[in-house]
This record gives sequence, C-alpha cells and structure tokens, in this order.
Amino acid sequence: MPRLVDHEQRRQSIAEAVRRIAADRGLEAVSLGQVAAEAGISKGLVQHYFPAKDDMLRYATTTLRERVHHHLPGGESPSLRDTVIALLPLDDDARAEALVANAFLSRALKDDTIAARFRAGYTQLHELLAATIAGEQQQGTLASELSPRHEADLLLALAAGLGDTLLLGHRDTEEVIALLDSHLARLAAPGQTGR
Amino acid sequence: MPRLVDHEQRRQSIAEAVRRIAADRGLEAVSLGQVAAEAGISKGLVQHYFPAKDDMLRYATTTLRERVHHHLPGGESPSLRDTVIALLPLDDDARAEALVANAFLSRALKDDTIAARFRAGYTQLHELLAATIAGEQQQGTLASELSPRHEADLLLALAAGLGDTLLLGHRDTEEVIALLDSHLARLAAPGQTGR
DNA sequence: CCGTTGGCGATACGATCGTATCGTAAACAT
DNA sequence: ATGTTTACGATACGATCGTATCGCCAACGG
Repeated sequence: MPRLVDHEQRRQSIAEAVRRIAADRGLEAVSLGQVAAEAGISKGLVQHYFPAKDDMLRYATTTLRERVHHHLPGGESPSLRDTVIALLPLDDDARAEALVANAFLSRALKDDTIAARFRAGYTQLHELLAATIAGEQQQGTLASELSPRHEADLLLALAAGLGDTLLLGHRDTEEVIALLDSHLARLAAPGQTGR
Repeated sequence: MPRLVDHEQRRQSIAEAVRRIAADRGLEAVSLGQVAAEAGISKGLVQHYFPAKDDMLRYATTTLRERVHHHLPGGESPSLRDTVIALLPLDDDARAEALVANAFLSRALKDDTIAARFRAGYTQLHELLAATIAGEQQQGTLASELSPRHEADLLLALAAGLGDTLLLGHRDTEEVIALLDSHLARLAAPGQTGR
C-alpha cells in the first residue's frame, strides 16, 4: 500500500472549492479546471476523487445545511428570534451558503440525490423551529394556541424570502430584522411586552 | 433596403427561448447553440441580434416581472389575497418564471443592469401590495393600524419563501395557501370573520 | 435594371469543457 | 529487495463553447 490519504478530507476540500466558485461566480462557472485551480490541485486529482462531475456536485451539497447549526447561538435553548436570525445570510459565510443553495435549486429539481438533501435540510430546520416555538409556548412567551409546525413553516418561508431580499439588497439588515420582529410580535402571548 | 423585420419581436422570441432553457435546464445550459435550436433559428442569427451572449442574457430579463400583472385577477380592485396568490408559482408559466428569476439571481449580484431589473420588479410589486393593503384598510377588512409598506415587505418575503417551498415540493399548493391565509387572518380588522 | 443594404446561414477559430488514458513516485507486504 | 498498490500529474481526446468572418439572397432606391 502506498501512502494513505484521508479521502473524506480531500473530498471536502474539493467540495469547498466548488461551493466557493458557485457562491461568487455561479454554478455555470464550476468546471473541473476551475475547481482544481481553486483547490490548488491538479485537474487529474479532482477526477481521482470524483469520477464524474455530477458526483462532485452532489457531494458538494452534503454539508450544505450543517452550517446552520454552526450559526446558532451557543446557549442551551436559544430564543426563537435568535434561531430565525441565524437562518438569515448576515455574514459572508451564511451569505455564501445561501448563494450556493440558490445555485443548486434548479439542480434539485432534476437530481433526486440533491432534492433529498434539500428536503432533509428543510425538515431538520422545520423540526428545530417547531421545537423552539413549543418551548417558548411552555415558557409562556408565545401564544399557546399557535400550531408550532404551522408557524415553523411560515417562519421558514419568511426567513427564506427575507434572505433573498437581503442578498439582492432590496432591504438592509436593520430593516429585515425589524420586519422579522414585527412578525414575531404577532406570535407573542397576550400580555407580553414585545421582544 | 431589404425586407424589413421587427427586431423587437425577434429579440423577444430569442429571449423566450433563453427563458425556456433557463427554466428547465438552468442558466448553465443556456448557450448560443442551445438557444438557436430552441428558437428554431440559426446560430448566426442569434449573433445578429445579440452581438455578445451577455447582451442576450440581459435582454432576457427585461420582461421578467411583466407577467405578474398577467396573473392578476381581472377585477377592478383584486383582493389582497388574490394578489398575493398571483405571486405564487402555481401554474407552469408562473413556475417557469420563478425558476428563471432564481437562475438569474446570482447574475444580478454581478450585473448592474440585471440588478436594476430585479430592483424595479420588487419596487413595483411592493407598491402594488401596499396600495392593495391600503385599499382594504379603507374598506375596513384590514386592521387600520398596520403599515401598508411594512406589511407589503412581509408579504413579498413570505410569498417568495412559500414559492421556493412550492418549487422544491416541501409543501403542496393547499398547504401553502393555508399558510398564506393564516398569515392574512392575523392582518384582518377586529370583528372580521376570517378570509 | 442594377447596385446597395440588411436579414440570414455557414463555417472557422481558439479556448475550454468533461472524460479517458497514460506514466511516475511513494509506501507497504512479502 | 522486489513487487503491488495507490496517490497524483500530464496529456490527449472529441465535443461544445463564444466569437469572428465570410457569402448569399431578397428587397428597395436610383
């Protein structure tokens, strides 16, 4: 046996190159040559780890939604507000991830593997939000008659739309957060004084 | 002079071919050859009307948001609900348009011309929604303390997010409309019995 | 009637695409 | 030491990319 190499690590570094290119030049700019250059390796090596380009693209979507957890506030049970804010593309990393997800959306409609990844990501976020909502209901800060799953869907859609608004520069960060807060205020339990 | 041809019409038919390809195979599949084949004309003719590919892509975004009006219900003053529903990708046309807009999003971040188009589209829809909201407030069906511009931003974001949810198949049409209705119900004037 | 002009097709160009096929160097088993 | 196996680089392949350059054909002005 020759020298051993961590395949997974290699693949991840290639996948990161793919995501970097997709984020700032679009999926159309993701070619084997560009990826090799971005990853600082030879074109042949990329082929060694991904026999076909489609394999590479599919793999690049594996860790797409893991970063959401990374953006979550560290506390034990983060507030609903902080959790939703963590979904917004507010820093460069989150912005890049949003752009990558956007670039892969059209592929998700044709590629079952990528579609499954998107669905899993949505389900995961949905469960997280629903649990957070239920927690705040028990805590008495959110109105108890709300359906956590229903409100989670609304919040995910709102966060996605506000994310696009941010990416396109239609509204700035302050405005978007104010919009989000006004929505959350309507979910508050009666007698709650905002925030 | 030789036979005269309607340049605008030619350009539009080419632009439609671009949008068709972008909608179902992504922007990466939009090449001069593919566009020519889709439009049923020669590759040289495409070049005749668009000296560079970027010109063609830019032009393809001109009429992107015009179709929204086409989806609006015919009545004099359509309800807020019907107006927002008209923003959702419920039929094939609207779905194709949403996919095209999605495909061009990454380009809008680099191309000022396309970015201006997106911004104009957002502004136009925002004004439409705000006016509709103000109208329903006067009519007494929406709570009078709401800010029409504020709620318009929220509804646009919600519609965009719900649109993505629909495109990706995370929720079906009925569920999405139910989500939308539950949001709208919270905006209703007190004493209003739903819808 | 003929020359000019614009619509349009055909083709050629170099670059880059994705993939295939090599050669070589390094590391372990025997 | 030798042979086998794997990491990796290099190169070649045909296809397609975007662009440039032709030539023909139709139509109108003179």
